[in-house]
Amino acid sequence: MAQTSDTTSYKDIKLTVLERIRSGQWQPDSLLPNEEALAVEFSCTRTTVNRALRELADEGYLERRRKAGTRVLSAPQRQARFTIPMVRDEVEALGGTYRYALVSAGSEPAPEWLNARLALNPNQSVMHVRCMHFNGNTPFQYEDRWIVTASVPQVEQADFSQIGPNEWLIQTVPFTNVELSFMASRADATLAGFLDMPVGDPVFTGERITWLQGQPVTFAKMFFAAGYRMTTEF
Amino acid sequence: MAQTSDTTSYKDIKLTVLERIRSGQWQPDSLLPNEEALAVEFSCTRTTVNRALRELADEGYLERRRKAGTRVLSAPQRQARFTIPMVRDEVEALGGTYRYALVSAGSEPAPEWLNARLALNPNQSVMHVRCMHFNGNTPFQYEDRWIVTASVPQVEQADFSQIGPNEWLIQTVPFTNVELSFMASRADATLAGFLDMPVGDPVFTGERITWLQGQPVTFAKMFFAAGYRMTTEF
DNA sequence: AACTTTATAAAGTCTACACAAAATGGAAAC
DNA sequence: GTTTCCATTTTGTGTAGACTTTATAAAGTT
Repeated sequence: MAQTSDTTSYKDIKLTVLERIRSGQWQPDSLLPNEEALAVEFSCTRTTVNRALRELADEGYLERRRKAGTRVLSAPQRQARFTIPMVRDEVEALGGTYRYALVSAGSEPAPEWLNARLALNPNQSVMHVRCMHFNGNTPFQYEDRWIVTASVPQVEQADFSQIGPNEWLIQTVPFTNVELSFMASRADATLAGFLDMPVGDPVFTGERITWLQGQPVTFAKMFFAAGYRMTTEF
Repeated sequence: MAQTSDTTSYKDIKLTVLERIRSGQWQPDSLLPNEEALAVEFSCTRTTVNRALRELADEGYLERRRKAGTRVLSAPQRQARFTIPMVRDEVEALGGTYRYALVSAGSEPAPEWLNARLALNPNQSVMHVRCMHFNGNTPFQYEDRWIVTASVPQVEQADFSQIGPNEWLIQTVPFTNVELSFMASRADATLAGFLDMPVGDPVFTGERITWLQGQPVTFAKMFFAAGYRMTTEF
């Protein structure tokens, strides 16, 4: 009798635990009964309780420490998960037609600020790619990207006239580490031109740094057209 | 012999699988061997393989379907997890001293746009709270919030002069569902005053809607001072 | 050819048990 | 009184095995 329909599953336990926190039965910072006790209460094995509590901890509701036990987090560290889609998917999810256009691409010595930003050795060469992403004929995102040649030598042969640098990189360099930031910036003349908006208008902006095993791979700035919102539910 | 030091752990398996994807040994969209086969290969039980693959799927590298098997996602749906901290924690993490100041609080009939936004019935009363969050004496965030009285009747008695509405709500209403958006907006005169910045400057802005079991609880706009970045690593 | 049913393969989950690792609190040593 | 060390508790992770659920492919039916 491994698992009958009236078994308490780890999902049931998760719900019950959440309900007890919610109702105040288990106050913030208070200690939960240990796994063994809960296993008895729910008449299941400790394994099942373990999975439920482990997932709740992972979701930011509980804190668990060996010997110390499991406690309710006072300020639930709720984590918003933003799926970082590729621009193509994002546009298509809006029901639009994705279109890509290369603005410029070429090798150049890495500028000072990029050296600093990526901790590059001086005099390294980088591939500088600028491109546009459209939703139909409406500008969606302007992308300004630098790719470190030393980390991705193949970039010298890449043809960015048909495929965007992000899609190319995902195919070419299976990245390991990403640092992603979002901010609000101001449209200068160039940006205003590309995104078809007045100079000085606020622009939702993302910056992305990608590292491959400690080596900097690429730095990208992404400027979104007016009205863009990044949304998530949790 | 449950677990000796030379056992293959689920973490080892995760690393190995990632390595094989990375190296191209397992191409995108290709099918992995099934759990049983992998268990034999790694000389461990299916349980252990299952955990490894389950977590990798959860992290967005794999897709698993019963009977269909496990396959490598072509475009890894890497998910950025932004921890949504409370302002106090965020300021303190910066090494600053958090200070809170109430601007205004009072009941009023819900404005039209809020009715629409939260799907409220007409003529409902809401508590409108405006407040500032400081890092020392530097403005950090201006918050404009509406709390639905019908959903949280206690709000009529709440004293927002000492505690921020967000902290109050977290203590009072254990929320279930949040919709969070970020965008860039423009500082109008009011905002420019509160955040000590020039009128017209870009402002990183967040909007947060909270629902409790289908009932709208609160709508909040959060305006961040100049230079704010929301950052995550993954 | 198109639809329906059915066997089956694969992941999903549970039981029962065992050993491992970490952290804590108190005993022992200083 | 303070520090060091160790036993104990609690979570972490593994083994072995079984039953469950679901999607698919193949067989059968219209």
